[in-house]
Amino acid sequence: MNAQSRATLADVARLAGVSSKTVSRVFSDTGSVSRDTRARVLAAAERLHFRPNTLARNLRRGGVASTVAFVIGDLTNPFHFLVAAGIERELALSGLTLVLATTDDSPESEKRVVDALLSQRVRALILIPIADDQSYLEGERQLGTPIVGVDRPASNLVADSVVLRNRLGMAEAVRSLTAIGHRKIGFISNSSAMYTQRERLAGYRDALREVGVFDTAQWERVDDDPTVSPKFVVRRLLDLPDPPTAIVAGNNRASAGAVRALLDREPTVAFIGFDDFELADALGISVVAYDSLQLGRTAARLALDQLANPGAFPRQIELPTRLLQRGSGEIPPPS
Amino acid sequence: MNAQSRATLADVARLAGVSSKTVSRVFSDTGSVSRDTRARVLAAAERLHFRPNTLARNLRRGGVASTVAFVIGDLTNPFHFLVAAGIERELALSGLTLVLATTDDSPESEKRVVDALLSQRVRALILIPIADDQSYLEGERQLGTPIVGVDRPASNLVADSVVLRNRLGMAEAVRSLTAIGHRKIGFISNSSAMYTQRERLAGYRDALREVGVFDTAQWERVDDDPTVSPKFVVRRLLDLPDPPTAIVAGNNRASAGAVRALLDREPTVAFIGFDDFELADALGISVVAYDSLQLGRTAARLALDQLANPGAFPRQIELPTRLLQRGSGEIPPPS
DNA sequence: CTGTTAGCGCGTTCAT
DNA sequence: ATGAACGCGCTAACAG
Repeated sequence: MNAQSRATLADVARLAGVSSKTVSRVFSDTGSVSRDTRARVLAAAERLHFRPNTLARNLRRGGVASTVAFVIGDLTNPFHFLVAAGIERELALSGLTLVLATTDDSPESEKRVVDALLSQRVRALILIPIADDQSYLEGERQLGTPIVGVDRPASNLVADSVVLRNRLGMAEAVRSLTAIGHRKIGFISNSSAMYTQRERLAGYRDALREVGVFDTAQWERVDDDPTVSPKFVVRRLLDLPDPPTAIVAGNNRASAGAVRALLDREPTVAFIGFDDFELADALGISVVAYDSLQLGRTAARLALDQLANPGAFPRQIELPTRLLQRGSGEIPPPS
Repeated sequence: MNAQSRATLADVARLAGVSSKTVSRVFSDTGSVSRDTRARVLAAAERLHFRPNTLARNLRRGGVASTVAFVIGDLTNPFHFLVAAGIERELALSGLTLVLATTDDSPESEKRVVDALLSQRVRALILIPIADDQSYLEGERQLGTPIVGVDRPASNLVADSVVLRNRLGMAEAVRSLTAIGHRKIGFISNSSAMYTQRERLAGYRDALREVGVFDTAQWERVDDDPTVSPKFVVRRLLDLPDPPTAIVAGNNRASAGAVRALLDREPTVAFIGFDDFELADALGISVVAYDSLQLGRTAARLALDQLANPGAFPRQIELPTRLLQRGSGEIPPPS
């Protein structure tokens, strides 16, 4: 009774006294089978613990798996994971499963990881581009595999993408600060997510330029050194002879660091983060929030659409952000 | 040039002027091929954008995919995704990829989701059991598929598992409170994760019993109603005529709720949460912490071990927790 | 409604 | 070092 092997269609067919094709019909719900034989087949299958082999089925049906791949740099980033959750939810509705792979934020491994996934014949590829060139995917795209960039568009590749309205979102946040009188506003960011940080920095500059502030370089701290804690960056900024009266953060890690630095002091410096986080509401921290889950769902939907409608023109979707004022962003500058 | 189809071994063989078996040898790194033919094969493969079909390969090699499944209730729970991250890291080392599926915390869908995964012939199944009976997996286990329960052991099934030292961890936290004089200690929890909450509740009672407190029911708030905010549960607890002087939380959601409630008041009530969270250090919140990533890694390792060593006796692993005192747990009772 | 034949793309077995 | 035949488990295309 131990180490028995798996039952196949043929085994079930033999036991039920029918042909294997009939068993196939029962399990793939295609063609018609009489009530009676169907029952016999199901009984035989039950007895043998038969489970159809999706691998073989997929091979026969065109050589593609019933999976969609999502490639990300780092799974421990909560943002990434919420996106994955969104993708999974949407895929489940279509009977597809999600396969997940990470690149450890290393551009070199991206191609390797993606290649392995494509060898598995995933139906579609969703990725947060980390390498700065995705042209290596052009061949695959022409073969009809939907490719979707999330959070940043793929480079050198015509593909679907879903990104946030980064520039507008940040501009809106900074405008809310200039509206209550702030002019000296710090921008901090520590991330290699070049695209999003560039966009948000641009939005920050947009808003300041609108009120006649052009020399913003002195307030910009775009450290890409992961060993430098954002907390200290903020502290140093506040310890300047002429410190900023408000600070905005470019992403969730910078936000967390800034909050750490600000919790140490009297709340006299205004602050707005990018990306909401647990307890931000309880702490009265204003943020530019967005729906990561939605980002994932949209990405999955784009992939599914492309699958249903091959050759459709790639779409670039921008998802809105919203400014959540909870106090920290409403502190006026000292008069 | 559009809609061309995928190259196969045979295509490459034809172009290179060799047999398909030779191409197979080149790509599976098995058998020997002369330098010269190897080069010709690789050149041909390159030209045709050939990518070996893992589906077909796996089918031939025993009908199992090179994936491991992880089944969880809800991907949006940060605890769950850190576990997933740990699994992925460990699998990647063995060239396996992670497929992820969720059950929406619904016991009924667990079997359905798991069945679909097993049909895909995943090499192993790692799950956070949500249904209260996993005996339906017995057949699969006997066929040699490693099954690993994470965070809670599978029920009615002899399988590997990795769980936390929940009871001890909570007892240690409560002991630190009784040590500084607390006797009236509230326990709050809102979760359907029955197993962990039961264990932690037991640990809480253990510690109180040690100091002669037996009637703890009045301080226990184990709400399983998701519509009741833990924040209000805590508030009501504190508004009792004879309120507790300290509170412990049974999981991360309860912790977050408790922190919300406590941030509103003067910090006179001691608090210790279960599960660390972002900014807990900056806020001075004491917690019972543990390594979710390690939980995942260990689960993956158990699965891989079972794969390498079929029929080995299932192991139950318990991972330690550690009490992080940051202030909130060190507040003494009012004298 | 049911069965037969063939073959998805690859690897195993056995030749040479 | 290389090739021919066969089969993994299943389904498409035809029968009947």
